[in-house]
Amino acid sequence: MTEPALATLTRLRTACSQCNLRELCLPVGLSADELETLDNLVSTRRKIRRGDSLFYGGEPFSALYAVRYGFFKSTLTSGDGREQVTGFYMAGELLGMDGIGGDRHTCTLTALEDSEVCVMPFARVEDLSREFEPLQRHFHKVLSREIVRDQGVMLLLGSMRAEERLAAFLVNLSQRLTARGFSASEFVLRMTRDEIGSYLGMKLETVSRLFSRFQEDHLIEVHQKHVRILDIGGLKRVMAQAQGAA
Amino acid sequence: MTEPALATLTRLRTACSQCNLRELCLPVGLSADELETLDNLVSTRRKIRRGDSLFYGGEPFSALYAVRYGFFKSTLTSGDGREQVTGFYMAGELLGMDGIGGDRHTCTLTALEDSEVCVMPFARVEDLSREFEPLQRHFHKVLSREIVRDQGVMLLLGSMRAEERLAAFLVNLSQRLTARGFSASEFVLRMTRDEIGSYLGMKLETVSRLFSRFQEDHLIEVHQKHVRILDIGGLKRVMAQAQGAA
DNA sequence: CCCCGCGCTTGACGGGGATCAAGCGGAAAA
DNA sequence: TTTTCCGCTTGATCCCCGTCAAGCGCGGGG
Repeated sequence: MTEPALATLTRLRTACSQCNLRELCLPVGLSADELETLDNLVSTRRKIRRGDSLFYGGEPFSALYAVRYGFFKSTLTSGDGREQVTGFYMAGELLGMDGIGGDRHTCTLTALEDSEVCVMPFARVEDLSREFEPLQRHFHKVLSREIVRDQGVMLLLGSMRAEERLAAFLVNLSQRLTARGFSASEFVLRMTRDEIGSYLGMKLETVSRLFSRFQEDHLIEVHQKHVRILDIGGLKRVMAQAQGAA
Repeated sequence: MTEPALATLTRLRTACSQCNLRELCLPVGLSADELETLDNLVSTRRKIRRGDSLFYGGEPFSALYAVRYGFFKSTLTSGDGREQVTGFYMAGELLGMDGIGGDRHTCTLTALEDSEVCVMPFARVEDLSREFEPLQRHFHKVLSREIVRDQGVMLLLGSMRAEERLAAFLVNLSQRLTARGFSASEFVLRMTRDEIGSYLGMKLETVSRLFSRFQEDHLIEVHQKHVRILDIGGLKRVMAQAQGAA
């Protein structure tokens, strides 16, 4: 079966099977053959400039998004205007799953640097999931992992002290960057102290003070947004210092 | 097509279409016809005595569970032995979704009173989801709502003060009990102060003190595990008293 | 029936982190 | 290049809630 040349180009340009993120993104674990089935999962790509939002809380839900490059934060706004950062997302991670349950997005996704996402219309995700068992299985895993991730943050917020939380945050960031081929020990924070603080349930001054203390303790070197991890083992020790362990 | 009488009995006994929770549970929103398709979703039922666990963190994952009656808590244990209550579950709510992503459960589910669950082998859930679009759609919604719920708890833990958190907890409990036909204003807590405190990121003494203060303020009457809500509007006001609202 | 123990309440005190405040410095714009 | 502003750092102080401690009361078992 043939298709117009332009359509072929478009399909190939957005094809999962050609994407260098296929080891991280939705198709992870699928064979090359299976991968081709996904090649019409992505309808288009969309660029979002730093500071702009991919979607806002309250907007109708229609698609999931995979980060191709860039960096996002998700924020939740409570009835009384409080804002909480609920997550940070980088290449290969999936956005928008909060919207499935109520047909509207509950959180706002904002780019912290110029970014690009693959747009996957949700109806298409569900259609393909029904036809193609490996995709269904994998999609369920991705949803479940988001639940587990959120529960991990609950553990962090509910039972750890500020310095433990920040250490855990740095270790997690380092691990995710490593998985993407970046340096595990040196990186540039894309978010402000205020955003880190919101995510970790503390004030920006506390974040700043703790960065300084970690530096004094030779765990990290920090200069504004540049962070170098000097002693990852030390950070892990800080993060596990359950003093009031139940 | 006929089936042995015993099989018919078993099927009917565990049939979603006959269950008085069908308005709350997985089948919500399905028509009577559609419901019958689900009647072989549930393989068996399982009773769990107060204090016993349905599954433990680390155990292999094989099935999802729907609470038929009773009350559960889910707990997460971190590497260093800290324990955090990540949720409370009552009739009609789904358990075990944390296990899908890694083929093992990450949290432990413990009955806080004698309880019964419907066992839904996950392979069967996925098979039926592929054949039956309304189930697929609904199952995705349930997963997504769990994500949204968890993010709500993150907001609570990350940006609210202790009294706001406890008020939010009481309002939420009241609403869920109302949806199940129980009194909105009078109920018996199934969990201890310690468990409430763990869930809300505070110590049991703080929970106790706040209960006492709410009582002084004529918001509730509390006597051990018996709680009567006197002023739900007042509780909602406490919960929204964003003083440090960003 | 009484006793025992667990879970709850309440008080006193201290500390971790919030709040208020001032000044710095780097990045982006002119 | 200079200017400007936002984000970061650091200090001083305060207070919410954790910690430690003591005692109560209900429910279960002997």
